[in-house]
Amino acid sequence: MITSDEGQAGLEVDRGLLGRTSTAERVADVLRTRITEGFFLPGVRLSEHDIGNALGVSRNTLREAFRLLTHERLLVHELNRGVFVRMLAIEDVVDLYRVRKIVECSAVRAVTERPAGFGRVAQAVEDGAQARRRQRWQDLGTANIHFHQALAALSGSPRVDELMRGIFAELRLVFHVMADPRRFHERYLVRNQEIAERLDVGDGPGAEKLLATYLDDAEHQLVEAYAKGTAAEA
Amino acid sequence: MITSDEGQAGLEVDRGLLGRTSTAERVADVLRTRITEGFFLPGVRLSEHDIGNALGVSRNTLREAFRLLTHERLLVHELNRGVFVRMLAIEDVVDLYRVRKIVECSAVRAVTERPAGFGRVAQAVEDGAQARRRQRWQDLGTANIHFHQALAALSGSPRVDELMRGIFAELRLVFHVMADPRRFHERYLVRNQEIAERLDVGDGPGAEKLLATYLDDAEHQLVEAYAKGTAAEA
DNA sequence: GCATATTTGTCCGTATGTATA
DNA sequence: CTATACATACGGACAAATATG
Repeated sequence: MITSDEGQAGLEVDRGLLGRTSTAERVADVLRTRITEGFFLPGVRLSEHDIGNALGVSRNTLREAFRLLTHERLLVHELNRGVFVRMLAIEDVVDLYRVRKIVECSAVRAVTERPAGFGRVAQAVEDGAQARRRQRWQDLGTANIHFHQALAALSGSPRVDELMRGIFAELRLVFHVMADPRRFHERYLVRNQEIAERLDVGDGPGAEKLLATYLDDAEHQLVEAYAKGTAAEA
Repeated sequence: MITSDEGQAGLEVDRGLLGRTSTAERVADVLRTRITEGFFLPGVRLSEHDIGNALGVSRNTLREAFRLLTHERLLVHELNRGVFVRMLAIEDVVDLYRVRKIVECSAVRAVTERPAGFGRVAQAVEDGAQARRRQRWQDLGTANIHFHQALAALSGSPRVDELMRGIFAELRLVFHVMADPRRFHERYLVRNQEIAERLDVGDGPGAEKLLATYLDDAEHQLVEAYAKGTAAEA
């Protein structure tokens, strides 16, 4: 447990504290953020030996964590070859937007008065505007995702929340292999705001209409950019 | 590998053959069917030692399988206490139907002509009718689930398919602690048929209207029956 | 409330199979 | 084709937590 001398893991800090979750889940948490934040880029292999050493956990525990993330579609498990950070195909991008349209539109359409979860929606809009002012493009993308996560959360369903957490985690994998995330997210800021305004006055159907065209536009643009970005290796 | 003498596992059959999947996933498959078919009822603990012996796999491998099924919400993992077959609360039932309404209704509403996947829908209706004629009530429930899975599949999304596979697996847990599944499923047979007829002529919105009231009715009835069935242990 | 047995959590060593240089 | 590296899976070990009497 007190491994050799590497202390970069950041696992021991809350080890003795309140170990409410298992080691495997904490390891999975660490790896998940590493992946979604782009530290491990799509396509790279995650060696059991190396990462196990780096995080100071045994291979058994690490394999449990791998299994979790594989199930979340962040890793792919090739038998006897190891685990790799997922590389999404264009059909995956299309499917991600298919799910987004279903879930986000249905959540928004049902709105008839200013919804209970409107605070999160407005907050995400505000965060996005601030990120642009400060030219923090990474944060801009995050705020955009939070905005749409807040939209989905209007359905008030824990299972929908979890579903969309996974959907957006996958979507981040797409953004990480995309050329210019700034341009992509920036142009949708004002449209997010318009959607928020419709929700503010309880106009669900109006918001849905804006959202539907938003999602179509974003999908087409992303598919195009993605095809260009990944064409080199096809 | 050639364990003692128990051959009840059914794991070795395709062991030497084409072992394309890992042992943990095969173990998870076995346990999943055991659970969804009601062999392991909600609430029972699954001992690492016992099941590991019964299936002839090591604890490490079994724990990976447990981890998978926990992630699918079929098992719950209590730290240092083990894994248990999930017991759903009423709020879970409500949330399951919330997701069903979102997904199934959206899939059905989009229909404008007889959909490509109509064959599966019609087949499920036919299976249900046959099951009733033969008084096979277990099969009746299965056919009913297949019908609604086929509805969701009309959206043409792999991720939606996987989502609903999980949703219906959870729903089976509810059925297994319910008093009289026959009555429950039987009364919805004719309504399934009506929905199928609307789809057959490409009337998506009409089908959605029927489906929405169907889901509301089923939810209310199930919540009521479930509250009664689990009141004994509360 | 205490002592004991059982079970889980985690790690390690190792034999076997598989892929790749 | 051989060699090497790695993943797969097993079994054993011990600590820690929990359940039982």
